[in-house]
Amino acid sequence: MRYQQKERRQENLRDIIARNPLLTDRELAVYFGVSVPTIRLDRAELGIAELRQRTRLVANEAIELRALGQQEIVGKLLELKIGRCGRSELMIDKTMILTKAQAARGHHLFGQANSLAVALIDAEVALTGSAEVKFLRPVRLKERVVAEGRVIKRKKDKYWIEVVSRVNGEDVLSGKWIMFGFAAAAFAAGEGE
Amino acid sequence: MRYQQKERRQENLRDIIARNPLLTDRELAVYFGVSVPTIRLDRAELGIAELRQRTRLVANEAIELRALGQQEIVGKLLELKIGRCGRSELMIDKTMILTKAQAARGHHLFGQANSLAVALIDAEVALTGSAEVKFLRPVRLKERVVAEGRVIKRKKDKYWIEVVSRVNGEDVLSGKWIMFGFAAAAFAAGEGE
DNA sequence: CGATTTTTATTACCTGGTCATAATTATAAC
DNA sequence: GTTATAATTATGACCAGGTAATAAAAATCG
Repeated sequence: MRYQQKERRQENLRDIIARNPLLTDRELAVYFGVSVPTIRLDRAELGIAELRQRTRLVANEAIELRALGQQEIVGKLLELKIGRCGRSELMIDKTMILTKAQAARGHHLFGQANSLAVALIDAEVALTGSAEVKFLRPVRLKERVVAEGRVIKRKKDKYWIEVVSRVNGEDVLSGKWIMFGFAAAAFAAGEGE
Repeated sequence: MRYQQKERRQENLRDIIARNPLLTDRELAVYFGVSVPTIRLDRAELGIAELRQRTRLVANEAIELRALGQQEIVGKLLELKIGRCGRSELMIDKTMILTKAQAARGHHLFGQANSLAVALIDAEVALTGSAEVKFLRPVRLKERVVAEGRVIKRKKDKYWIEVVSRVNGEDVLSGKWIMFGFAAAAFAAGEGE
């Protein structure tokens, strides 16, 4: 009655474990209406590791991701004179590139420059008012982008900032920002949640 | 000789497990120069779960992060006529906001608009040449940003594109892109790695 | 029908624990 | 010194979720 389903079951098994790696053999056995040894056999034939190894692999991934998340996506500050000028660097890693183009996605370069602009503002809360950005050439994997920003003008809460990003001295991005700086208290009035 | 160090050891234990949750009791025992039962006692007194539970917790985190990563950071396409116009939406979640300002980081909005511009290009590889962007008002948690883009002009590989992003019909970002579209083969010439 | 494949059962063993109990230490108190 | 106390270690019985190997049973096909 339920025979010759080996192939189909094994395909499903592969999918299900891929989507949910934290299922025990017993749970899988119940799911497929088959005995635990059958599931073990299937896993063996498919080269799928046991639950605890799978869990560990996923956990390791999490630890890497966590480390990645903590390393600011928008670059590391090299020097900063608040209200004056500053520099930051960004290493282009594989998570930032469009695979086809082998070039960094524009918003990473924008993010670096924008974050530098934020850091330059002498205020608790900085918002991007407007930005005018030119992408001068694509940036590739493993290149080191150094952004250099300067405050050109300031009137009260309004700041004019220029940023140029370079790879090996060659300009890759240039832009002008107009930003607003507030005290956090003044801003917090309009919060949600 | 090695006595009365219980407190210090337990503090260290807490730290070490927090930083590296995937250590077995045996490894910890070796590290502290103490027996495995002592480590178990310490864990019990500190309310720290066993290795496999810790691993599972970290793995669950990873699965959530993975799910987050797959939901494109740069928005979901609503409609697209390649070479003509298109619309995409982006839900602002807690990972996109600057905690102090309660406003979305600029590069997410930029990323959405930029990605839409890329999608509009009728080419295998699209690069941002230059962009001129205005951020008209900050965007907050849980707001739904709809970006609308149009190709205004095209000369060979060069495209002029306009994008306007709105929340509830209100403009929050507007910008003009100049982009270049290539066939992937033509581009792949200058690859690294 | 018999041969073959698939599935199930069974057993011994492994890791990394739990829990409880007992024995051993180290340290300070008298 | 001896003793009370706290900290540490040892021990044994048990558990989940496996590995690995072997045998038995069931389903399918020629």
